[in-house]
Amino acid sequence: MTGQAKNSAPLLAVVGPTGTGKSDLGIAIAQHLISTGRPAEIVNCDSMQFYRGMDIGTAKLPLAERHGIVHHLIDHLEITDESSAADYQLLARPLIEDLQARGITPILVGGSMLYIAAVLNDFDFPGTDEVLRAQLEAELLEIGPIAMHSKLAALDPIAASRIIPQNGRRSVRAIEIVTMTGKPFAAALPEVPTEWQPSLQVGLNGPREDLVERLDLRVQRMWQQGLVAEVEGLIGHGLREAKTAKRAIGYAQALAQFDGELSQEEAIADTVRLTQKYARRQMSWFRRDLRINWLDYRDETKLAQALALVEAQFEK
RNA sequence: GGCUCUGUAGCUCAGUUGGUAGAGCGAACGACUGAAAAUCGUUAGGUCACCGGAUCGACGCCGGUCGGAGCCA
Repeated sequence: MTGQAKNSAPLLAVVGPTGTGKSDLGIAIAQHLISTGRPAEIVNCDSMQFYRGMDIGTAKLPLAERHGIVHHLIDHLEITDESSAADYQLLARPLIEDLQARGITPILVGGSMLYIAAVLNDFDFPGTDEVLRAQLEAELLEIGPIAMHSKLAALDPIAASRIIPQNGRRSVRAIEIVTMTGKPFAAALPEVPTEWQPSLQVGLNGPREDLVERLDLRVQRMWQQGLVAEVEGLIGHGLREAKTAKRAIGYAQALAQFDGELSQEEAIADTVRLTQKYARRQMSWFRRDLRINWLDYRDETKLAQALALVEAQFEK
């Protein structure tokens, strides 16, 4: 893995829960660097902004609002493409190294927890076996999560002890890995992550009550901006057949509304609820990363603070 | 005005023949190694509208008060 030489382009990241203004901060940091003679580009790390055509519900910045800053790994997938953190790692790391080699500072921006970790930390995905996976998933539906967990316990008791029996999804993956590799599976995140390369993480967050209100308004706005129409258009591109994209918060609900399964009021209320829940889950993931430098999104001096951190990173 | 139904956790509601209460959702917290905007776990919330009565004992029975809903006038 690459250790960056002193004063070469450092790896920056803007993380945090949804709706806190990460995209804007990323751009502001890039603009500042460029204005001081240091090229910078954004590497998107929002797993739903990968998809072409999913704009309103992912709060994707329109071209005009990107102020000419180059964005990578955005709109690079079709609705029907599946995405995974492992695939993302394979795309993002070479891209980041390439940018750095050309003296361009990469700014990773997004809130997709596992995807960020897959790039920033030493994350080794043990591979996958589609046939075996499909078989195990079918089995899970048949025998249920508890029985699946028992199977795992027979294969790898340690891994089983780290996975809650009710979580069938994780048991399936663990069995897949153990069967494929023939080796035990850790099934736990390291207490202290090992860095892929030195990086600076700036986190954006604020008080719950304020974020709750913000997210509520944000969802209302998505509907006003025509999320249902966007979804209607995406049906022609295979939204219904999509595996990953179809589950996006807001899209699933807008689709249900379009199909008459939910009233608009219900669709919005469900989306608000899921969005709040998502933000909470994001925080529970990010909180354990002590390297993140948290800033309050309401703080008027947040950009100045972020830039100070960035400058310090350049000094390293 | 009369009749009927109704008032249980923040919300929607369960609560068997009377032995001081549960679920789902929400909330807080957490887990997380190829769907992660996914998949799961833990915990905290209730003087059972109010007052009185019978009972060893009432959310549950009786009477009344105050709120809601509907029907008939």
